[in-house]
Amino acid sequence: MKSPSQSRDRGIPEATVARLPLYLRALHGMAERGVATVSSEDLAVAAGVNSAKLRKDLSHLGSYGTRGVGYEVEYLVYQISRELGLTQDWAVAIVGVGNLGRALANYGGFVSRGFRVAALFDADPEVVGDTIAGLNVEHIDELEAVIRRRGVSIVVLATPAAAAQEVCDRVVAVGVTSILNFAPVVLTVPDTVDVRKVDLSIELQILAFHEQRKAGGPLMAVDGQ
Amino acid sequence: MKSPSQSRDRGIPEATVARLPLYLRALHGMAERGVATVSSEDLAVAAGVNSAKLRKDLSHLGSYGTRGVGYEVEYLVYQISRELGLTQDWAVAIVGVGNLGRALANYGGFVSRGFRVAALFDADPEVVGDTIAGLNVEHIDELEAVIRRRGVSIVVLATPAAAAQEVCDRVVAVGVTSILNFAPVVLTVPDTVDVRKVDLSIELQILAFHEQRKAGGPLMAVDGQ
DNA sequence: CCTACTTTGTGCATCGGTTCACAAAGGGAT
DNA sequence: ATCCCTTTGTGAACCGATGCACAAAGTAGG
Repeated sequence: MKSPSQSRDRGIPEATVARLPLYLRALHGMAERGVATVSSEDLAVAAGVNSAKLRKDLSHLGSYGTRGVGYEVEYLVYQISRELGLTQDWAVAIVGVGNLGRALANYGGFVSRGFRVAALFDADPEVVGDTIAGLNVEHIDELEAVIRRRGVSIVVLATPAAAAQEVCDRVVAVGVTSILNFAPVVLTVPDTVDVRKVDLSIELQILAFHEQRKAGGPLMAVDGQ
Repeated sequence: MKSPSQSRDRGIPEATVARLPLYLRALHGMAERGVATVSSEDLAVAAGVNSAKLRKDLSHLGSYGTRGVGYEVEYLVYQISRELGLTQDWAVAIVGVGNLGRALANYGGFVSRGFRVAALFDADPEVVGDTIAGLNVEHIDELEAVIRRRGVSIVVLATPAAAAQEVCDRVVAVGVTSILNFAPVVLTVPDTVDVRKVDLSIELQILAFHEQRKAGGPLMAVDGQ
């Protein structure tokens, strides 16, 4: 028995946080289809998880369901959004407008969730000045000034591996504490800074591992030394 | 198909599998710099993990280190590559050549790890026939035929959300059992099929959650109720 | 050989997360 | 109000992953 009045529990498990966006996406879909309430079972199926897990996850935010009925979709959307901090507007900067940076700048999924791409940077004079997704690409020299001026709080690194650490150091120096890193390097940051990394080739390698097992099966057991 | 008890004896923990590509990347960097042997401590630092964890991970593959010395870089690269199935060549198809698909097709990280982009598909007649990253974009109607003909075993989905499940069903029907999904939907597949998903906006939402906590702290407790 | 030193590989305690299973809580009908 | 049905919220068992700490195994030098 906890007291929800005394603010929320400061310790939401990391695994739960990682699933909240999933629930949110499923709930948005339901809201659009006019669903008013949903049971943990149905929501769990829509989000691709187990219903007990979903209930435990939601219980960390508070007691927002009604026993015998389920959860009110709109209300739950609001609660999860608030918990994730999506009720406020986040200014995001993307550094590096190569293929990936360009794709990210145009990615609709950001805008629809309270994220606003506020700046694009590149070191290549060739692309500086271009307009991508309605935004002017600025020179990397302007990094600090623009980040400060536009209140950027989250930076996406889509630079070549060699440049990532330097850019990282610079944005950390201006006070950015949240970084999404697409460059295939391990970034060194003060532990006040959060770094999440996405490495596309790692995902493929994990798939290859399992694929190999499936294909090889018992046959593969004869390893070639 | 496969008995769970049987595949378990040779089973490498999932968490370990997810880190092997990380070690591999660090080792490649060292090999390039001419490092011949490396201690678990140094490799752990380069990969951004704890050294005990690294040793335990490697111990799942076998006993490839020398006590008092460390690991031979080249040899370890080979062993990890073999375990991950990277000593063979994987034909990958990318479905959907919007911004993201294009970026993926051009992504160097794939090629450098035994992955070969063997086909690109799209439904839009406007882009079918274009050449991207040296490859002809084929019409989605050719999906089954081309996958069979070129021996594609891994499919990357970069389609709009609405199209993902249908494409997924079709590639599964042709026998593909490994899918990397970028579309923001939960795919339904037979459990013989592996799906890994990457949702860029989910990563940002997780960052926003932590950022909010940092920024708000006690102040944020005054919420609208 | 023996001694000193380094680093691996692993047993074990621990921790966080998942799942089960059920009491508690609500709605609706009579 | 009372009974029945549904679904939440959670205690507790379970399971896998982490990290400590050290014995085992190797090198180097006398």
